[in-house]
Amino acid sequence: MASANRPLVTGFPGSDHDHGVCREAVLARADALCRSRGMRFTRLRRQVLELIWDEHRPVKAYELLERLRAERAGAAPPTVYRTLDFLLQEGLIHRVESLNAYVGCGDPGHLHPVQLLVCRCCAAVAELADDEVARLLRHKAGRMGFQADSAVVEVEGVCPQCSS
Amino acid sequence: MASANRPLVTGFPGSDHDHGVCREAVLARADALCRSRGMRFTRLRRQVLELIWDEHRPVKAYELLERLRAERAGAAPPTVYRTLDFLLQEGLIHRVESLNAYVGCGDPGHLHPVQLLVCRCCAAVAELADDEVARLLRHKAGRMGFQADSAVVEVEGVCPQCSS
DNA sequence: ATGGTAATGTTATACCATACCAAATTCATC
DNA sequence: GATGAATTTGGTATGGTATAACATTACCAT
Repeated sequence: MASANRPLVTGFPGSDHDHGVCREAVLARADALCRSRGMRFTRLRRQVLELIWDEHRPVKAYELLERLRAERAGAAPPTVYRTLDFLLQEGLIHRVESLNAYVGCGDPGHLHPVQLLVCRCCAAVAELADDEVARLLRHKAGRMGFQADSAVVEVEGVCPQCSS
Repeated sequence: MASANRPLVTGFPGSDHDHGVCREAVLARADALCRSRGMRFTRLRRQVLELIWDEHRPVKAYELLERLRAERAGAAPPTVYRTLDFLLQEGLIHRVESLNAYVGCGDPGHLHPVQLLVCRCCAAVAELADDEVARLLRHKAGRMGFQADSAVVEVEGVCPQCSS
C-alpha cells in the first residue's frame, strides 16, 4: 500500500500504467482521508470520484451527470455539483478553469500549490505541485504590492504521448 | 503621447491615476494597432472596448451586453461575444478564466506572457508580463516531458489599496 | 454601379451552475 | 431499538455563459 504521505499519481500515465491499481489506490486514500477528517465518503461521493478517475482527463459536469445516471436514475445537476463541491473542498479533485471541467487530484491529503499541464491534443492532465513556481509568483506579485493567496496555473501544450 | 513600445497600463491604478487619459491612450493605441494590421476598429468594437475600460476590473459578458444596450438597442449575446472574440484575437483584452470575465490588456501590440493579479476584495486586476515566470513554467513542464505552448496564470489575493 | 468580403442583426438553443425546499439517511443519545 | 438533530440526497425551477445558423447590412476595390 502506498504511503499516506507520498503522491499517488504524478505526471502522465505511461504505457506501464496499471489504471486498475491507480484507481483503487486513489479511492482507498479518499476513503481514509474522509474518515480521518470525520467526513462521510458516501456511496454517491464514491461513485462520482470513480467516474472522474475513469481516465486521467478532465470530465465535464454534465458528462459526469450522464454517466452517473446509469447507476443512479434520478441524478440531476445539483446532485453532481454538490458532490463536486464536496470533493473540491476535501482536495480530492481540481477544477480546470480553462475547460470548465474537473480532474482527480493525484496528491490529496496535504495542501499544495497546483499547476496543471493540459494536453491540447488528447486532453490528458498531469499535476505539478511546485513550490518554486508558487514562490516566484508570490514574489513577483509582491513587487506590485499584491499579497498573493493562491493561483490558478494551467499550462497548455502537448503531452509526451502525443508528441511522440 | 506614449511610445508605441511601452506598456500603457501596469500595476494597480494609484490615487494619482487619471483614468480619462488612460482610457483615451488605450483606445488610441487600439485604433492604431488595428489600422496597422489592416483590421477594422469599428464603432461596435470601440464601444465594447470602451465599456471594458470603464474600470480596471474584469467585466462579465452579460453585464457588458446590458450596458451596450444603452447605446445599441438591438444588441444580443452574439453581438458581445463576437466582439470579445475579436478583441481577444487582437490581444486588446484578456479573458479571466477564474471569473468568466474580460479585462483590458494594458500592453497590446506585442506578444507577451500574461499573469493576472486579481484582488478578491475589490476585483481590481493588474497584469504582469513576466518572462521569468513563463520560462520557469516551461522548464518545469518540460521535465515532465510536456511541451508548453501557453499558460493561464491568475493569482488571487489582495491588492495594495485593499490591504492598506 | 457592382460584386465580393467582412461585420452585424436575429432567433434559437446548448451548455454550465445554483437557489430552494422536501424527503430520506445517518448518527449520537437515551 | 426509539428519538430527534444534523447531514445528505432528491427534485424542480431558473439564472448565467456561450455558440450555431442564417439573414441582412456596411464597406471597399474595381
